[in-house]
Amino acid sequence: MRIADEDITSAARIRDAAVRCFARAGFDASLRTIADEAGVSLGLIRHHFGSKEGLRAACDERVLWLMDDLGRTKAQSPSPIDAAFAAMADRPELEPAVLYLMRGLAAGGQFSAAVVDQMTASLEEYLEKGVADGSIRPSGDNRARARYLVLSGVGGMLLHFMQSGDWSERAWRDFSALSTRPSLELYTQGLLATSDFLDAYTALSSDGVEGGDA
Amino acid sequence: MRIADEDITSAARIRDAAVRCFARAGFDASLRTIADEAGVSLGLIRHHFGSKEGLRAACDERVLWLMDDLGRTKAQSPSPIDAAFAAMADRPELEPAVLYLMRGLAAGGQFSAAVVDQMTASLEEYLEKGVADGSIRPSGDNRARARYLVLSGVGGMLLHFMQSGDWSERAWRDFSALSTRPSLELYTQGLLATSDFLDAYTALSSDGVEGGDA
DNA sequence: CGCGACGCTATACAAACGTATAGTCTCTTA
DNA sequence: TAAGAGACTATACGTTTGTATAGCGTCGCG
Repeated sequence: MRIADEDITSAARIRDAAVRCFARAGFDASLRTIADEAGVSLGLIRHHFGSKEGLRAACDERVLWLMDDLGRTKAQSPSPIDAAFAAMADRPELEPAVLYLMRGLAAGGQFSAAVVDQMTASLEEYLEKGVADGSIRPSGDNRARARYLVLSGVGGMLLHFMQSGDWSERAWRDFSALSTRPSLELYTQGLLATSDFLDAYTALSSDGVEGGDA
Repeated sequence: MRIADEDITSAARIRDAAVRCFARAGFDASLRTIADEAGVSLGLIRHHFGSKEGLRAACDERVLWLMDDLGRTKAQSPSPIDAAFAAMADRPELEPAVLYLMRGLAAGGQFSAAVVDQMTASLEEYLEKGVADGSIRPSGDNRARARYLVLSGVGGMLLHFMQSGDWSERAWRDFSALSTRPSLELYTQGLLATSDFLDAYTALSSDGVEGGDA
């Protein structure tokens, strides 16, 4: 059959099948399931990837590459996750990768930290620009703010996924519908009518090294 | 030894040991580990609880009861999770229960949904009172706002736990230190300098059934 | 005393999993 | 053509898991 059956190498077929399985069932998906999905034997996975961990690493790399590519193609967004899901409308073949990304975030560890770090850096830059042109309010610590916003946004979405048990585009759509208005409200007008709490916290902090605002 | 060795029944010892083990290692903790922790045989767990699921249900009930009790004792807070962690300073014996709560939230499913629902209801009431006395800004949909805030807050904390891999009070303290200032900033002054996005979204929504604010 | 109920243990069972090994087939290369 | 490397499969190993069963000891009650 040479390289005529599927156009891509078996290792790539296995990797793509693994991404699909992990996206669908989480990282508890068995190697046998993946082997079936890829249409190969169990041993071939080991032959190419050494271990489940090795396969997982290959999947991580692949998904990060796809997301990176997607990030380069599409316009920047304050929320890369939302951008990724939105991109699925045009390119449905990306669905497993995006869902895998969510699984990876939920699983914690190095992969999750890397993704969050990257998203934080991206958002920090976005916010910085916004502050410069006056569309975003300044912050006492822009990096901490970016990290907090990423953690909250992604974490909230993950919690929604885990609760619904529905790891699909539908879950993302549901979450978007539920959270867009409240988040816009919060981002626009805040929550507290006075700055008493913030003032108290700022005063309580050791010294006034960070300037106040508004 | 009658009932002198530990003062509580074996079933309760098993349940408490299970809460500790689940809190420490997640719900993948094996029944044998729990049996060892409780100082009983594997069979006794089955004898009392029927199955792992049964044990899990007993733990759920126990933890919810403890949290309920804690909620009744301590003053109400906009963030029951923070209140629970804060209470651990006085009552360290609650630590496994609080950590179990986090594990349960992260695991999703019915337990997670129930906890989030209860927290949402609690926060909604809190916000409503705040709106009434003018300390909280009004919202077009107070219930949706409460749910969004709970999902984001809890989700963000969970993501931090999962990333650090540290399911302990320390992780909570770290997260608090990192998120208090940004959240206060966001709650006080918002993020966007203008209401353009919110206005556009409101206009885009089918009709003006929900009144504007501020 | 006799006997059943209950708390409790020890052991076994079957399934699922990741991993390891031996071997087959098919190209490539000298 | 012969040899070797690499893709690929079939099968087995050892561990861990939840679950099931058989039995032991003790207490309370008729």
